[in-house]
Amino acid sequence: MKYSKATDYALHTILFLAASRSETPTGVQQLAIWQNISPTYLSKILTKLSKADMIYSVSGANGGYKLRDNWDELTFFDVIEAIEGKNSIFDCCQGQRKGCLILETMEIAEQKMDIVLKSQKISSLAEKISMYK
Amino acid sequence: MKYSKATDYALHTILFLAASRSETPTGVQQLAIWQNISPTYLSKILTKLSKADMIYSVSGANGGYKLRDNWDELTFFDVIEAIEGKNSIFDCCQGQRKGCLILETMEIAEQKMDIVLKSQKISSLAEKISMYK
DNA sequence: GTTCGCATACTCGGATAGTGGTTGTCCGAGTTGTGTTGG
DNA sequence: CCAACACAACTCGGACAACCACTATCCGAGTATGCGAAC
Repeated sequence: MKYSKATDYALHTILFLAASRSETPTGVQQLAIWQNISPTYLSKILTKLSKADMIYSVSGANGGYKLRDNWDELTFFDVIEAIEGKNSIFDCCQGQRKGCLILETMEIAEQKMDIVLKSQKISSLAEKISMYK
Repeated sequence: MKYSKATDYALHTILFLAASRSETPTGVQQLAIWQNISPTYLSKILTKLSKADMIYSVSGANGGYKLRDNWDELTFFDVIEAIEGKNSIFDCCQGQRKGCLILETMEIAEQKMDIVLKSQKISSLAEKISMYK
């Protein structure tokens, strides 16, 4: 069980945008080169993020992506959910018996993880990075 | 991101063995029918579990699988690790920069989940099930 | 009654295949800024 | 000087393909049990 690379790219991109604090939009090209991946593929990921209202795109020359307003409220959980979807981490195949004890435990474990992800804001990491600049 | 079905099958099988408290080994056939899956596939999963020393096999007629001794120490984490492997939940692709802040957060989140999984023993669930019998 | 052999009921492990999600590429269309050209 | 135009630099979205892990099946080989026949 692993988070996809797309999630990794998404988190790094969001963090990059947050740390750069650029007024002008940042192009996919630049973001892709920085992460050493294909611009076309990254654009697919950014489309997901913009549909989730975490960033928005500016088309045309000098276009690119910018963080939404109130981006300082964004958490890890938001980004991960936007990419991975809202699926639960575990399915119990024995559908007939509801109240599966195994499922219960897995859900508790997942919740503990989610608490961390929901409490970690992108903005607080961006601040840490800015300190080194 | 999801745990595989194999993990689901493994957990249910282990719990079944723990709750049944049978002296004689339980055949793959029976375990597979109970979970409504293919015996051949389940046997692959059980092979992994036996390589991880959680169960052992008794071959020949009336053969099957039995829990190891000290099975009451088995935790969710043990079973999951045996099936999913010891891989971390998240990889940071930007290998060059060690001390990635994103990776740090993800590892903390994963640890919180692992704490739950490591503290949940199969035997305590098996007791709950036995109470209803 | 003891022993041998065989059928049966299992596990084990390799080979193979379908399936679906992830990852990645290609291309055409739409949009915006910029520079150029002609009046 | 200004307007119209062309071009370049972007994003957007669909179509498509490669790849890989998960899921699943099949089969041959090995092993233990139990039963029956032969001595």
